[in-house]
Amino acid sequence: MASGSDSPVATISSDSPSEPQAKGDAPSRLEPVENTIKVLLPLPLGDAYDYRVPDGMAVAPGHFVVVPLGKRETVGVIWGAGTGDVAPEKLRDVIAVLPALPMADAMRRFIDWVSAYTLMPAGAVLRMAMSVPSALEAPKTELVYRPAEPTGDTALKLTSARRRVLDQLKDGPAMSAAELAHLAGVGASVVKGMVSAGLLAAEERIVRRSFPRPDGLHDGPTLSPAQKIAADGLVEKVKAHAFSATLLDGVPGAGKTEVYFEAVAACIAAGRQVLVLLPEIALTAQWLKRFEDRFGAPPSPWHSGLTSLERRETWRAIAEGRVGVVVGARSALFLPFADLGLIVVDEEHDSSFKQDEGVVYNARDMAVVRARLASAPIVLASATPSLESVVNVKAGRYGEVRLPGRHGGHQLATLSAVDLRREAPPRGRWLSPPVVEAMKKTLAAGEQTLLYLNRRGYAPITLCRACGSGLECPQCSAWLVEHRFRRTLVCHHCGYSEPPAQNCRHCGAVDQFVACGPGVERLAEEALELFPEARLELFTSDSLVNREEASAAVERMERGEIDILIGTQMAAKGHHFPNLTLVAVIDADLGLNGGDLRAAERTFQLLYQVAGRAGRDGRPGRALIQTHNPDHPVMQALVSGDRDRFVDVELHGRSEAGMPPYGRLASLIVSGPDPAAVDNVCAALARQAPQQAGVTILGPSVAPMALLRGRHRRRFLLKAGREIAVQPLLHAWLEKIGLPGSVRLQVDVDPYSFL
DNA sequence: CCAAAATGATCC
DNA sequence: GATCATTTTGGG
Repeated sequence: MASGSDSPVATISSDSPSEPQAKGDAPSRLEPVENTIKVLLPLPLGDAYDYRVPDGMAVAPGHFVVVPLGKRETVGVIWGAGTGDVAPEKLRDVIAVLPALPMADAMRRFIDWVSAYTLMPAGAVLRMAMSVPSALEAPKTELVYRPAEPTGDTALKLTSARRRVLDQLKDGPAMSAAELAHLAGVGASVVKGMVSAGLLAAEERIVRRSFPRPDGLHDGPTLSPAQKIAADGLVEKVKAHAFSATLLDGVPGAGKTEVYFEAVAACIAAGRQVLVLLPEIALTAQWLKRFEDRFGAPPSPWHSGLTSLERRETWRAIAEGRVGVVVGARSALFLPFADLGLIVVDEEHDSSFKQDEGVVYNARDMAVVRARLASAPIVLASATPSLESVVNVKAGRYGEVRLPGRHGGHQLATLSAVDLRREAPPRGRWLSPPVVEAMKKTLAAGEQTLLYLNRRGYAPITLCRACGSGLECPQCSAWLVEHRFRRTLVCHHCGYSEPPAQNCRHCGAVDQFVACGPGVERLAEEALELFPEARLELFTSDSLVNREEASAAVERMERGEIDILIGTQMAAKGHHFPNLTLVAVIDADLGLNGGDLRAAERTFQLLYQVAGRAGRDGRPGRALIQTHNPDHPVMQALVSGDRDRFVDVELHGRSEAGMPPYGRLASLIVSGPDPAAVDNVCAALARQAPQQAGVTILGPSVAPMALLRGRHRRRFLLKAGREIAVQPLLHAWLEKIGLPGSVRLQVDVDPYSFL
């Protein structure tokens, strides 16, 4: 089998994206077949296909080509020489080579790498790198004009209007007819006449949108001595023009952004491209404005809200090197940079870098791989670094730059826990007396409050008073969440919704439903009752549907037009409000239940981040954390501010249990509409499970969401030591398993969450 | 008995 | 992912 020598055996894990193995294109064992090429198609096909190259067609690896596939034509990428293991009569001709810039060598190796690491077909990964098919089509052209070579009688035909037109073109670039007419102040017919008189020569030019150029030499802010040292360190990495990974670690408000902006500036000044990855909801108008203030021009954003025209133009401009800085969510990692000189991953601990559907990958980890393949430095920034990154620093794989304190006299908020066992809110209420008291004072001082609760809707569960059963989603094992605003019951997992029920499905009782527990809508109701004069606003993905609405709300908050902001994660990330001095976390225990390995880490990161919102502009802030477990290590760490101790304790626990980042994990989720068929596949998997020292297979067990979108789910966990590469094991295991069409098997290497 | 609908294999 | 061949199902 030809793939034996060229399929890379991935040896990395999220914590150590080390040597990609596919280096120096290892030659295929089979002789390359004359005039055939291997074409990777953006489809989950398992491997690249061979095609014949017609005589006279020039081809090279990386070129985009149109090839026949069954009845249709598909665009793919030349991946190398043909393998020759396809019967000659099956071979078909390449139809055309597209005029688009070819895919860079480093990008092709990156795709192979991600494919090998995640066990997804390379074509499925390629699809992410070809997310804008229209960008490969021949670009639009326009006719532009320049003065024609003078002939004998041209002088005779010159009127003053015609002369003005020619003046516009003197030493300048060719122009379109409309542009010329406008600048010369003549009618369109004048230009037309000049063309037919032979005074102007037409040529075709590609229409390109121009992109603003952030200026690397633009004056930056004055940095504190600590910031200066940190920034200098990063700038040096950029100038080294080589791979390096650095953790930029500093408390909220320490000025991490200003520091990595210096590295960005150095990279722009060196004429190379920068990619900044942010969690989708942190890519806010505030961030863009900060960037523009620093660099005199905005970066090119890449997110789901772009129009297809914007996508196409941006994609092309990135490939042609006309875009200097791209800021985007995880999908930006697969953009076709011409000359990548720096990657920054901000909020690197954030769970939204992990893609859970389709190609399951962690953009933070894969960004490290991409940086390595591009021989570029990468900076991972966070106030609460992931344990993976902390361990990588300890092991010397990553460098570290620490920012000790807040910049410019900012003070960290005072954090205190409110023990709900001792200071419980009244029945059916969720704001404890100390929180209400603090809100009163804050309002009286004319300052702002954020009530943080990561629960959308009115109430998380609706129960029937008569029989005690809850309203459940028909296709998921999840409660339907009441949204009073929209007057519907919604499943937050599949999007199913139904109108508010009257009769109980179980016992038929009429109008016996009670809302149980708090959601942000219910919290808003309570806050409004307590403070009827306060200007209150909800900040959630339900109330603010698009980017425009969200940034309008942020502006109202900045202008002080809101007294009490009630929000989910959306309110906690990517913003800072100068007049916000009180943050109350309504249910700090929310993420701690359920026994997820990362529950403590994640809760700490989130609450620390939320608390960091308070008091950022010289005003002392307060954060009150309502909890039933004030003695929990997470709460203790938050209140004492001893992040490092918490990290050490957490790491010790992981080490003892052989869990990431000290051990490796992979999860297999088997799902299908028929539970019996799912169980059959699980039984087969269990029979064939790999047996090897240092490898443990757990399962099958019912997956965290036992039923999701009508599919029953079971799960295996593969646990192995750090020194073991799990990909070959998984490969060998899954190869033996046949899947009925209705059953799907999803592999997740380095699963993030596993309840 | 036929035909729509579900399932599976193949595409180079 | 799309298409085509094959099998299943269900209605008369």
